[in-house]
Amino acid sequence: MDIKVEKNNIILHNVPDFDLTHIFECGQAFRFDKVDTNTYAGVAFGKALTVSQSDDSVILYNTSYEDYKTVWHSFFDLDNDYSKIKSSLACDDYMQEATAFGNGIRILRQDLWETIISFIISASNNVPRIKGIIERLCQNFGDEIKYMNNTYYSFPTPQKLASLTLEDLSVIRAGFRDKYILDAAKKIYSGEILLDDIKSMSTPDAKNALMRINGIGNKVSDCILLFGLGRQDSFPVDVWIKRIMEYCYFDTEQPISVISEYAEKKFGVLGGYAQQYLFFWAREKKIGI
DNA sequence: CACCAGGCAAGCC
DNA sequence: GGCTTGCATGGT
Repeated sequence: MDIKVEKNNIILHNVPDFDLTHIFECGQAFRFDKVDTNTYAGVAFGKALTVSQSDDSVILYNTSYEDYKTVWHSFFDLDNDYSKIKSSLACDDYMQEATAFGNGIRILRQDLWETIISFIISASNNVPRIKGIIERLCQNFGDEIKYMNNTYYSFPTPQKLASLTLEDLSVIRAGFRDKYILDAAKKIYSGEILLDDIKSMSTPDAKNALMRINGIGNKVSDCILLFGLGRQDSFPVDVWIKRIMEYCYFDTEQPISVISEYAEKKFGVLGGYAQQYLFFWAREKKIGI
């Protein structure tokens, strides 16, 4: 891969294992939308970005080399060798098909605080509505970002959300999750839960710390570990993963604990990648339904 | 109109 | 400990 700066754009050539559709439609991130052919736009780490792709060339529009180095290179996980990961995972027919189907997936390294709130909102919800709730959250309580003749909004800070009442928050129509959002914001803003400490904890300790927040249980904490804390062995088991794992590796319905143990043995440290390939494949192909 | 959506907490036993 | 139930809202 090589990097060129042309005017206000960053151009990446020979980007391996990279497909914007796979990356942004596999359900890991909720703030990027398709705006044109092979083009997505959204916000992360307080910065807006439009990004397009043709073949193995990727253009990041109206950004700087500085932002590329400090934000986007890490966000898109560009130091990671996904070819190696896929060949390790493709050890049976199902995983071979899943990794081929989602061959351009990369696990985005997202902001921890944003990931916490986003996956609290994800509980018993569907992806379009999750995106809608998060968008209203940002429009109402985030800061304006002017970018390429459009207005975007940053993800609101813990301080901002901690200052709200349930009534204030009702505009986002989060349903029963509204009180969990406030609980998370208050515990994090007050310092009762220290995100910087969680980042350096062991995975079990980080998980226990996250689960002290109301609305974060086993599955949501696994998603936060995977998407917000870079713990790429984490294998969140939601209804989709449960169904696809039962379809591939069991004949009958299984408790989540059995699925988790099986995945840990089968995928080990690559559990998170396996989970994303399976999730994307199961949803797009409607397998197991 | 039921039923479900990237579950969870609280209340039972 | 494990099992059940209610939960807000919107899509199918």
